[in-house]
Amino acid sequence: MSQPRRAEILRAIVEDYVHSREPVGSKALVERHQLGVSSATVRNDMAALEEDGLIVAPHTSSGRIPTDKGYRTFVDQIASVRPLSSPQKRAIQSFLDGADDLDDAMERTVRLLAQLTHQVAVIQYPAASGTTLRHVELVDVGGTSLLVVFIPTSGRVLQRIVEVSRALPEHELMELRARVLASVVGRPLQDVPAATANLVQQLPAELAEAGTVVAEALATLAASSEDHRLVMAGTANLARFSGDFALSISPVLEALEEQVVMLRLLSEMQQDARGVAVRIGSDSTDDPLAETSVVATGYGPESVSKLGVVGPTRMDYPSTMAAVRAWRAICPTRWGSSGARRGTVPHPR
Amino acid sequence: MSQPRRAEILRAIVEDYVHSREPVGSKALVERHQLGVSSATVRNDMAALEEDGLIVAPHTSSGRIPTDKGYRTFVDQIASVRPLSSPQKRAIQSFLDGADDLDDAMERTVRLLAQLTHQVAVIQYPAASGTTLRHVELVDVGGTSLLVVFIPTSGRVLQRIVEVSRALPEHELMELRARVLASVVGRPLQDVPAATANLVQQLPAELAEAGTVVAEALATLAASSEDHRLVMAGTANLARFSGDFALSISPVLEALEEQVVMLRLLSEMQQDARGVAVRIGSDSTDDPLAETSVVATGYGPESVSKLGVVGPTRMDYPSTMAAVRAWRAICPTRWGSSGARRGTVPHPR
DNA sequence: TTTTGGCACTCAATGATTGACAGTGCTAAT
DNA sequence: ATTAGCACTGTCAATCATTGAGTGCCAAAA
Repeated sequence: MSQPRRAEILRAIVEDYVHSREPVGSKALVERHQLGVSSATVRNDMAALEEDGLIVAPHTSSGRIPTDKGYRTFVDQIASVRPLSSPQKRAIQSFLDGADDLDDAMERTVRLLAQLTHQVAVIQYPAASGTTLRHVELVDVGGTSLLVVFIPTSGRVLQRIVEVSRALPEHELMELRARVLASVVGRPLQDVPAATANLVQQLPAELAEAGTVVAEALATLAASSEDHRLVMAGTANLARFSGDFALSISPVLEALEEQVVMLRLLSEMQQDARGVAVRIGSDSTDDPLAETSVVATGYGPESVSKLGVVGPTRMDYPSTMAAVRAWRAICPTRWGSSGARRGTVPHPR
Repeated sequence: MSQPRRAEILRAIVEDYVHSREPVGSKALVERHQLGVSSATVRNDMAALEEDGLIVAPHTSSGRIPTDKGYRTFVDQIASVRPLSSPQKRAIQSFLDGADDLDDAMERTVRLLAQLTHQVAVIQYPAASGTTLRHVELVDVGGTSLLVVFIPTSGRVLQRIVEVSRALPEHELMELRARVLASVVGRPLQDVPAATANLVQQLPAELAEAGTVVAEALATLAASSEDHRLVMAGTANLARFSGDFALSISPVLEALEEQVVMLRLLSEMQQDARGVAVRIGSDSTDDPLAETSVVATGYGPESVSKLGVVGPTRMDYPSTMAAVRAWRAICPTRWGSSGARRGTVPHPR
């Protein structure tokens, strides 16, 4: 019983099942693919594959469907991921070029990926790791309120209003601003709390209180800019599947909205040599994503930020992987940590 | 044939149908409600209600279900909306107090509303109308790139990177900043383009180019801060309904993601004396939201910003309306145009 | 004029029965 | 190791009778 043929049969089963959504039997298999053997031989091999836990028969006398383990080995078999065609790439690029801020770019990315894969697409905001603080602005917004604007290189501007007990005159505010700028600008985000704590030590008495409040705000902002958020699109695509298969979409939608679950899952995924990570189903039955697969990849510096698609375990892995993989190159370099570089490529409009 | 009794019967039919999800017959009605008449009388009245187009029978011999028009008159009959209990209100308030920026507040609001109504909740970012420009900041981010930070009173900070042909020395940048601030701060957003255009006229030669670019950016930002975006939550609740009724959730999800559709719909809804607007179904069959109802209300200054819930036409209108209505009072006053007011209520932590 | 009881009728839902069919496992022959 | 053949098994769709909730209508009662 030759091993290569078994692999070939597994491949054929997965492909047919993904396409037809119906259990595939030995006869149909030999008709649709030119394996040079008879259906009886295929049956023997199928029995062996079932023995190995790669496929199962829903009931005694019906075709087989792949198990999660079956999909897994199928995916691992795929040697090379066929890249997207280059007109396709160009179309994507030009659509993405239309974006005019980070939010917009994220939105467009995720929508396009969803449309391309006919699946739910998710993308994480560019990670803060490796990000530095580009600028801080203190703005008097009347009375004893100060607006602290926090501008990291990642492009995700945050702001927060704080209260001081005494209104600061203009020159004191400028003084505080200058000192804050000097001590934190250019620092990696994780150093911000330490730097501001240090700053507070050296402040003159009249700035002490305001400085403390501002330092506190900056520390909080630095922490909260680390909390990566998800943007998603294409949830409607989930509904398209729920009809024929028993993929109950409600828990999936909940998990997606919850974000925390997805974020942890994305961060745990290890991408392989082909540049994509694939998670197929789940062993635990109570997992809301038990019947789904996730195809993801990293982007940005060190590939720490993630993007990917979520779909039923029965999905078209090769094309989904190709689509996701294509994004590694074209993704948000422009709005990420290299936002300032934008001018290096003159951009006529 | 008394009119009040007919109304009573319609009410009973709607309530039972919403509760049981099954067509309701004359016999069941007289059993569950104490209308002082026999089932035969109820049958006569039902025939009349059907004549008026308020209810229909799915097939010849089965109970009746309300039509959109039926729901409409049912909703119009509800005189007073029972307010939420005050512990409930307090719980909401305290949960919302935990938010620490506008995004977070929106997120929490919409999640809570979704949970409360068991429906999809949507909320629009505070509208810009009536909003003024609180501050503008110009930041040199290296080379010929300038970061323009745009801070309206609505709390939704925007930023954008622009290119100038020549790097500006520090003092020129400060000069430009001062001039920009003087000419636009405190202006209503819609005046910003005019104000900046005016400013550009009066700039000295060395600031002319940078000034033009910045003015352009400010105009764009002012425009894009008008584009209200939607936040939503509870999409999983949609799936709960799709099972029993033929509400295909896919087009609904699409419409929700599209945002544009929802935004127009929300802005067109007119709220009545009770403070809520209710849209029930739709006449056109190709409308993706044909089988859904929207209960919405305005919040913020002049109630121009909207929030609401989307659900199947067969929903529990009284309680949904109560929940939505409750939000008028407790909604984002804190992060909206009155963000600066935060300190007026001391806020120990 | 309105309400009620009664009766015939309708139609969806249920369940049992049946035949066709697609597919398997096994065995014996190649 | 492969193949042909055959008995066996469970699903699916169609058919049919039965049930029961519900209606419409009519004539009698209030």
